[in-house]
Amino acid sequence: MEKKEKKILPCDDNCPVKASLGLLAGKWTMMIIFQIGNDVMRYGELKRAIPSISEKMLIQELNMLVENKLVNKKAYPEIPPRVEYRLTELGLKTIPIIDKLVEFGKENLIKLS
Amino acid sequence: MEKKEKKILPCDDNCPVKASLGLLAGKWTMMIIFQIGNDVMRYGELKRAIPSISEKMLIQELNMLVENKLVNKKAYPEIPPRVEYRLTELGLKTIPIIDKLVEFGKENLIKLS
DNA sequence: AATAATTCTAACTTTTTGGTAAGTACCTGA
DNA sequence: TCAGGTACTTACCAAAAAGTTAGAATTATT
Repeated sequence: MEKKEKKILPCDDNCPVKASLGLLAGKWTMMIIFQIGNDVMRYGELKRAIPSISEKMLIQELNMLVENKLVNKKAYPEIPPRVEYRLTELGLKTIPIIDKLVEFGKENLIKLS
Repeated sequence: MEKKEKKILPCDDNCPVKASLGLLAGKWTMMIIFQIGNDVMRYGELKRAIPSISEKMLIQELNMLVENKLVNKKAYPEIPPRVEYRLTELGLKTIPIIDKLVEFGKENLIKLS
């Protein structure tokens, strides 16, 4: 009769949850990824799609996403300027996460009033 | 020849991503859910499983999770105290999210050195 | 000449979040 | 009688995140 042993994988620096959240945890990060989705989105379109975000947070997050290689940025040398954002291959791989988030929210949290 | 119309669903108060993040967005929230998983975990076990969390944050998050009905708490009237946490039905429904988070982290972020 | 459109940038402040350290309660065993 | 184990609680402080406001660049339009 041996003591029941519990297999715990401690959440240290190799914790995949921690690693993913390191990229995605910002207040607006996943909402921006959700909005870009499989499309191309201009800066202004994103702003309208997420009405409550401030301009500062929007570009700050976009820059961070570009730096982390989740989002690709293409600026056209036009006046007025046109800048397009789309998900990179890596960014596209986060979509399943967002999908589950959407599913959970729709089925359990959103009031259908 | 009509202008290409873009169907954007603005992220307002009905945004499912926003709603889900409202419950799950804390720095430690998903890691705690990840650690509880389908098991029962005592307070001390969680502490050991997430070595870098402070006691304050751990109970604070656990209380919040209980309040939001994602986690169930059972305290035994023993000395020394024993308190068990497990996911509620609602909490279990967040596991697919965590799973995708784990998958993304493992496949793209964790260095296998 | 002034205005509008678009994509930012920068300085400053406020709010939120997280960390530290200490303490509480209760019984057991040395 | 005194440390040890367990699950917290509280008060205080620091750091991180986010919000506000203003402005800059460039060209077309009025």
